[in-house]
Amino acid sequence: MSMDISTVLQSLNEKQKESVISPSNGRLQIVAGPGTGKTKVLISRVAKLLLVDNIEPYQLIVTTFTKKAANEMIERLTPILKGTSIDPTKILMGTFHSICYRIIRRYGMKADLSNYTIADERDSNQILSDILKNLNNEEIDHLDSLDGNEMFKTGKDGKYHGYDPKVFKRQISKLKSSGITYKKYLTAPSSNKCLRFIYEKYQLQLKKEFLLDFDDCLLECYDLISKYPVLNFVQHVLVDEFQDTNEIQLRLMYEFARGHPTNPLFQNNLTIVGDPDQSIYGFRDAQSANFKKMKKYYESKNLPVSVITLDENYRSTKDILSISETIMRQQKDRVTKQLSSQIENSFKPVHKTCNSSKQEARWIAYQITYLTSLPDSVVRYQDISILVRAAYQTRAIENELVKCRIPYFMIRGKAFWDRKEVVAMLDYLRVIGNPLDRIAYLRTINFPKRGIGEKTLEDLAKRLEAVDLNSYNSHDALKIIAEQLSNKNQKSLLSYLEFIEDARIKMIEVETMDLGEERERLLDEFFDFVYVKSGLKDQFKKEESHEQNIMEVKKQLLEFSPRDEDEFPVYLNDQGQPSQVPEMEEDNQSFLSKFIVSLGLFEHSEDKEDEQGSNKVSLSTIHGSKGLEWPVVLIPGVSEGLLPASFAIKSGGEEEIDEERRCFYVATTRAKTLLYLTSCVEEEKSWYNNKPSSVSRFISNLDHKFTKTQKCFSDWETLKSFYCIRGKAHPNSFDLHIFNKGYKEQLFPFLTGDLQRIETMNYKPQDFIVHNPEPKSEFGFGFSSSLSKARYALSKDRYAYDLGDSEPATEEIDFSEPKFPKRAPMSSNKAPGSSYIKNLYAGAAFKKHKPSMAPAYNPVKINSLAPKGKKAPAYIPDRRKKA
DNA sequence: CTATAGGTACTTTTT
DNA sequence: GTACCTATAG
Repeated sequence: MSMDISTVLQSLNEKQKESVISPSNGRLQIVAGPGTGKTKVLISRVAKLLLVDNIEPYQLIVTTFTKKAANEMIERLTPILKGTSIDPTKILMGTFHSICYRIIRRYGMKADLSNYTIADERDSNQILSDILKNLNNEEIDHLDSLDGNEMFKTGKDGKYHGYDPKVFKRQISKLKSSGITYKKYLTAPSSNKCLRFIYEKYQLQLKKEFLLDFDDCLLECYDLISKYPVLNFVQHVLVDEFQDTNEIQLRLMYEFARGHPTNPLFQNNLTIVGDPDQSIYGFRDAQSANFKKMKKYYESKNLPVSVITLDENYRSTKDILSISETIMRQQKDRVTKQLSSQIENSFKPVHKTCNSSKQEARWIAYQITYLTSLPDSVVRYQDISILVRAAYQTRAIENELVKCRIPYFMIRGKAFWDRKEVVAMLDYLRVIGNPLDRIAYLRTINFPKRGIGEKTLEDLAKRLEAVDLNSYNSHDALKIIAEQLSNKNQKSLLSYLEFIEDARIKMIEVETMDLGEERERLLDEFFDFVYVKSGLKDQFKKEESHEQNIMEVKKQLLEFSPRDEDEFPVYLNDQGQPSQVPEMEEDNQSFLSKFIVSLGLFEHSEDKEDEQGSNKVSLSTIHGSKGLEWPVVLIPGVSEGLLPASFAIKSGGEEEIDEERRCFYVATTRAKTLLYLTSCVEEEKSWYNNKPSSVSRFISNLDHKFTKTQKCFSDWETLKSFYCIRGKAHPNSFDLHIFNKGYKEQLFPFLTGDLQRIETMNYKPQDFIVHNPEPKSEFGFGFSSSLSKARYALSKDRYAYDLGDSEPATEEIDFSEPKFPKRAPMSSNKAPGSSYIKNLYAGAAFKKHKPSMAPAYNPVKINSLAPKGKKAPAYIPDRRKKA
């Protein structure tokens, strides 16, 4: 029995309803502020197009900002479409990048793009670096003589002859985002000659390697579909997060929506959804001006565009909304929009000023522990999120969460795919899956070390470079080249190549099998074969976390099932029938290559344990939190230099500051009920400079809108209203006063591992370790979840716990630097203690396989118990992006 | 020619 | 507190 469309409409307010039922033949802009039911409207609209307008799913294109959003949409459409024969997975849905790549795979031969794969960030950075490195003297002189080369100079000579590959990358990306190909740029009169020179070189090199970078996916696809009507079956296009589209995406959207030439009813039918106030991807060349541009574009063709603004907020309380709106109203020329909260009860947001990021972290951990200790799990870990402006801020936070044994996970912590062991394994899979992949060959030939040195590798690279990949693949070429090497090198290289061939044979075996257990077993076997025979296992087995990460890659590979591109819709001929001669590419890409590409487009499955329901605190950059919401949101670093970021202040531009403001707005509007902000005001000491800082300009005049402590826990009545808003009956025999007192005096110091403090209070650690899982506590109820977790952790190995940086709890809790003896100072980076953070990253953030425990436990143990003189782990990569 | 130890410089957000 | 570069030992 399918859900009737009227059932869907029933749950919508007037504006939402109007958006959903707006005719399919037309152009609609929905301006949806935070919490106004944007996703719901989008999904209902898709349902309406399918059910009422009888548009076939494959005739719809829906672009989302992330893969996750696409998945969510299918998930929510499925029950609505149940009982009908409509299959929502047939919708052309995904990010612009993935949709474009699919089109290129299917119709690539039309633009001579067969066999192309994606160059990930590392590939394109390497190509650009190599170009600069390999410039000959003549070329260097040429570049140095050009006007406008200053912006690309680093100021120092060096490998890249004084030029910065990153700046070139950024500028090239900028050109591509506005739809300017290198050919166009070559002839553009105002172009920067220096950029022009490198842009061309870069593009030719990509072509030589059969690679498309991220921007090329869009650019080439645009080129393809504007020349050939391969999408003329499309009847309606929906674009989510429209404020984050750039110029090329806007033009792609026009092309997507062009429709069939002989049926005007199916032309230029569009629904876009977005919110200019939440435009935070300007650095990626997103332009919220696209709202106006789109209007102008169609109205100039006499095609009206209607606009509906949703302004009833169902997410946040009045106070949170009021703060957010106040922040946004500071922005000049903001298109005013008045959001109104639909929620009655409200608590003032908290603002705390701290002296260091460590204190901020400590304060945050305290708040979390307090909230999750309230009776009846009125706040669970999964209800809480910590949002930061810059990814590196999570370090201090993670450190503290780990100490307090608060389970957490990183949203879109893509760092996993950047780790050395993971990347190495993927490079092997690339080589095996694609004999053309010169870059991956060169990266794996001497990793792990096979005695082929830098000079030899360089030589190999040069010789390979000279090979035309159209006639020889890299593998055969290397075989020939090997003959000319010295005896030792030749032996190494040939045995490496032999290994690749063996692996390839195993892979072919897997690919020819039908799906099933046997295939999975073979694939598993194949993976282990590659891991062992490549020598990677010897390299990584020493470190447990490395091995675990490799196993995670294996898990992802085993779970991976490629999209069946044979089902990609066939375009229509002039009679409106499916084209009889489908000039489509055969799907000849290997299983492994498909897997690698899917990772490049961020289409890998999210870890189930990290999904909702796993009861962990979310830790995310503000950018990563877009579209999500939590009952409790904590935002550290609301200081000058962080929010707004220092680079935005330095730039002096108003638009830069405005983007920071919108960023802050996005962050605060993620909160449903409780919002906590902290600022750092003293010198932020770092290992390379001191940043003086003050409260962010965005809130410096808003003291009256904040409180210093969370007032809803100060008296029984407000606490009751908190329980009410959380949809929980308030607990009966619960003494808030004793709880607060007891919490301050005992629970928190205990949880933070302050054993000394507990002992001075006449408790011994053992007193807390009880065999009865839910003992009666003197506070009238069990501190169930957090206390028993801590207990469990402690009972396992209590002396492994790091006593170093904990602090005394007093009546007035002091979050300043610890007064207890600190860990011995670390004189060299070989001291066992210095790997603390390393272990934290290797262990805590990604140790998904030790679920029941707060993540830090292992790492801490490793440190304290590691035998003296044992080396710190050889390499645990930074979670930061590579240059 | 290769591997390693010891120096120096650097942290914005991401498909 | 990591990535990248350079000097020196193998």
